[in-house]
Amino acid sequence: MNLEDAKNKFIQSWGTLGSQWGINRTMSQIHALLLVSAEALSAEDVMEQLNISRGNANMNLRALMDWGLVTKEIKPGDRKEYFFAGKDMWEVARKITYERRKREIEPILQVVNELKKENITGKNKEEIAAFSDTIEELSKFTNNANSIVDKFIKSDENWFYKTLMKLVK
Amino acid sequence: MNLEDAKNKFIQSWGTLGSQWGINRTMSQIHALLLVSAEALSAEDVMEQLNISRGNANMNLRALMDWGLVTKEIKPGDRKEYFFAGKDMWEVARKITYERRKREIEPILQVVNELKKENITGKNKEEIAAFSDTIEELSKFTNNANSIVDKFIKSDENWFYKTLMKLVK
DNA sequence: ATTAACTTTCAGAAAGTATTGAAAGTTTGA
DNA sequence: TCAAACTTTCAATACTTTCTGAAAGTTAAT
Repeated sequence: MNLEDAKNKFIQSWGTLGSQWGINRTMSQIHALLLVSAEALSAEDVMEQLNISRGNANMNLRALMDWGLVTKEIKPGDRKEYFFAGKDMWEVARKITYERRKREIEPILQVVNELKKENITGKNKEEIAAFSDTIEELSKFTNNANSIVDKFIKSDENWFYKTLMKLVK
Repeated sequence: MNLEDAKNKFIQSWGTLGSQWGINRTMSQIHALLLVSAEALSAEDVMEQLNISRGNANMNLRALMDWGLVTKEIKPGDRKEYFFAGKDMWEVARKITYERRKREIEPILQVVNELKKENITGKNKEEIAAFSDTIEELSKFTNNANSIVDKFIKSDENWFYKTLMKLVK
């Protein structure tokens, strides 16, 4: 298989995947493109290779930089900005996890911990008990999940890698 | 705060959250509603409490049953079907993880492992090397992630709970 | 200070998803 | 066997998200 086809297959798949990971398709595709490019690419390059508009390229490159997955690079004697992606997958995973935790864990933590503090009133005692139990269980669970994810985000690659791999054995 | 308001707050939040977890809003809301109900509810009950159509209620209750998060219950002497949600959060997490792995990890595994086997041809050797390195790293990473998730899905609650909690300390 | 090279913004268009509700299908009891 | 009680389906519609491209903004060299 020639390089172009292989790249395209990868970019295509990574794009689809990304959209299921809650990351938009173009953002994942740009990320994929930069991951498999030896050189940093300009916005123009990205637009051409993925057939997307200037606005779309710009927006998603910025988002990738916000996430810390992509970095700008200035080449001396050239006014264009060039972009490249970090290739360390554990780093990539950590950065994606960080962003997703913000969106997926923190909000539920907040609501659940708030509800836990409330004194629930009402006539149906059974229903109140069911509600409080669920909230209590959920609170425990979410707080634990959050701690684990936090550990992952902050841990250095090797330690976490080794520890987890021991689990799997 | 009275029970109704607390329930609604929870259902609302769980719904929004779910949509960020790649689960559709109504599906999460129904799940939340059943999680905090002491009794099993009929499709009619669900429609009323969430203000959704019959079709929507039906579709999403079925999806929840496919995921194994909700179970049908027949009450003797009643032709309606009643639905209730399992309250064990580790079980819930395992089931959601199982479904999400199918969507989020398996497809990338397949593509990456396929690409890894290919013999990439082309003139730019540097580009080929960059591509192969990325795929190789990604393959290692994804396969490891998959093993860990698999372990989680199959593990019994206590073992995994204890092991993970030790990590966090 | 001007202008050419580039980047950013944003309103409208397009694409993608979820929801409705009416009609068709199924089951159960008499 | 019939019909009432319920469940399922699906085409049309509404809603949400993403993308485009032209216009505005910025920067750097002369």
